[in-house]
Amino acid sequence: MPSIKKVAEIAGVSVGTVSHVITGSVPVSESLRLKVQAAIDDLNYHPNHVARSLKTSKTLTLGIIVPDMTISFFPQLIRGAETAARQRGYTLIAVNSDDDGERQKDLLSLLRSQRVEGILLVIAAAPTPLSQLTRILDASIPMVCLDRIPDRVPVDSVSVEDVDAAEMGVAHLIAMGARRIAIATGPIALKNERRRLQGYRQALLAAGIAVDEDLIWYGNFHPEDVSEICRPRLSDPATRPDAVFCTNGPTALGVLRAFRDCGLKTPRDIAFATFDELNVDDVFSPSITTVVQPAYEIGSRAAQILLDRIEGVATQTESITVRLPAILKIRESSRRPGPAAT
Amino acid sequence: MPSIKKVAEIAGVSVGTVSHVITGSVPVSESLRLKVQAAIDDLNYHPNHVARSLKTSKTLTLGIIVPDMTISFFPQLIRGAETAARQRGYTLIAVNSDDDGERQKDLLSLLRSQRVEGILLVIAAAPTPLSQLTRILDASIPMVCLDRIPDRVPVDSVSVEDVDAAEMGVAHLIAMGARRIAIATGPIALKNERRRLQGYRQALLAAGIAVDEDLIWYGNFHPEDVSEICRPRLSDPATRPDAVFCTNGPTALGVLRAFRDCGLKTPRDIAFATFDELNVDDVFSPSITTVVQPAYEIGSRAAQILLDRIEGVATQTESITVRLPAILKIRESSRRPGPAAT
DNA sequence: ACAATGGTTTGAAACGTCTCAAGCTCTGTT
DNA sequence: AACAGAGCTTGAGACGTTTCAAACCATTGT
Repeated sequence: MPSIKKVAEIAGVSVGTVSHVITGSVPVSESLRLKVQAAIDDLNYHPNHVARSLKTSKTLTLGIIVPDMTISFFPQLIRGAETAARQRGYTLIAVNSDDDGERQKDLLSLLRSQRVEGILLVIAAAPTPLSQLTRILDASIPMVCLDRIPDRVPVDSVSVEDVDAAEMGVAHLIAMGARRIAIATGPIALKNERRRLQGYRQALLAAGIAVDEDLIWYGNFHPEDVSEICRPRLSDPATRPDAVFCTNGPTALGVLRAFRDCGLKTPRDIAFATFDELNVDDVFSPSITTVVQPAYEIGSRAAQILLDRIEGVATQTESITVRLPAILKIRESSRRPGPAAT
Repeated sequence: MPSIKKVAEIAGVSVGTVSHVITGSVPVSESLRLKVQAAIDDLNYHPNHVARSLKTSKTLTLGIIVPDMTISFFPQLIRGAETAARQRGYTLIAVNSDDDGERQKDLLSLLRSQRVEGILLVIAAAPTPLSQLTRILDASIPMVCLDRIPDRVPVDSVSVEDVDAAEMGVAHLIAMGARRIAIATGPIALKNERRRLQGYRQALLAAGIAVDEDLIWYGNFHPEDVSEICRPRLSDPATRPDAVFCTNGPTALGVLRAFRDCGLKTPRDIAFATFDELNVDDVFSPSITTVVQPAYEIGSRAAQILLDRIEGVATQTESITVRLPAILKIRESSRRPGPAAT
């Protein structure tokens, strides 16, 4: 692998001059520039980013930790962040925490060792010790939380307008005629989940429907667990809700499997809507009414805020909070049961 | 950001000793080790991977270029590669080429500058000059191609058993009663696409059905284009095929939209099967029969081969070719139209 | 013709780490 | 009692860049 020294030698100039040609930071005469460029092409030389980073202490690299990039929503998130980063000359390293706090700790450590200049974090669901976050902040490594917002840690964040989004979804179910609407949540320790639950309450309130605490099903991100929780509450036609709303994809998957296990067809027997697109079509045939988060934009905005912090553009000391609106994609699963399906 | 020097100072030892503690490459007395460890914890010190890389000329980093990680199949691919890499101490940088040859060139250059130790590449569909690949190989940077295999370049590769997989899918459609089966392909310049087409021919041949060249629809990865191509061939009930098989996801999306535009319902009016899971449920209600590639395993195997090359475990000079079997997930879109749907 | 000017070019130091060779400190042996 | 050897510890150089200060060179003004 040729070095700048080799290039200098071939071009018959000093190392410094080659560097000036490459970075363009210092003017170089046309004649030398050409000779240097020729040598570069000749050798197929690519500047060593590692050495440059060491010298300048700028890696031009960002890190993003997501629970699992095979789950719909996260790829777009990453893509949005990557595009925003690249536009400003940065590279993004994406890693998966599997929603495991311990693993997240290791990844945070890895990214610090890699000297990323900033971190985008979707907090792992398995209780993350606050210290993990404060350690980063204390080391004054810029960080922005996406999607999931930590309690009690003042950090920049970008997420969906949870309350409104959930309210919109539930209001739609109400509009479609549902009255006994259950909600299945993810880990309630997450602020987002609580806020989405709040949206549910607001929608019921607005419609003058009393909240039945038995219809609030506290779940998690493991579909199997969720199915387990749901089955007994779906089996009895007398007490069964007439609609279920889910606050996230994995939970929704569990609920849909419970539907299947209990022989329920949607929307015929029960209406359904959820946050997030599900990329499983083996479980379920009708298309699913979905509260779609602007994943790409969340990623992109978060990266921009992060870069503003890194480059000192954003100087305010208070944390920045951005909440973006979701949109409701109405599909078959919430259709009014009345007029029979084709 | 504390350096090893700072740690040495606090611990009252030499820089070398700290390095020995960290790397464990040279024995250090218990007493000093404890002092050093205490200093490390104290300072919240994280070894500078950049400096280490420069010195050892090992970045412990791999790069992977995929067309678009928001398209189902690629996230699993990346995940498989990432997991395999991490198990052996490597970090993975994933970037998107958008199937653009020019962009791919830039990304290759970026990864070289980053001094990744090896590259996993899903070749961009837009004709990639062979020189892009040979340049990497000439620089003796280990590289493994995934999913899409280049013509005429001897390079390690891991992909699905295209011919068999396509044959399996088409044979299934035949078994379900289809006789006039069209195939919609991606860019035929890609070897995989040609091989899948070959599988289609084989399946017809085996069933004693003559190949009708008008039923071979040469498409690309842009759903809009594909819809355009399909619509005229779907509009006339007399000449319309009774089934369509697609060789990839984006093409399938285009075909399904054409179905919708022409008012065709599947499987009622036309049967359908495709390579790759589609993560779109707004287009289509019935679940889709799919030839599922072992994406995770492809990524994982490719990473392992790459690492074997990097670490000198794999010494053979001929290129390694791995082909993994696909599995057929039979769902509703290929159901025999006969017995009416529920 | 000379000094000043301004633009190019150069050489060397430094970034943080690893690692080699050399130095140090014991312990055990003769 | 002295020495060999084993086992730790240290110091310095090098990895490939960038960048600062200094040197160089030609031009311009006087």
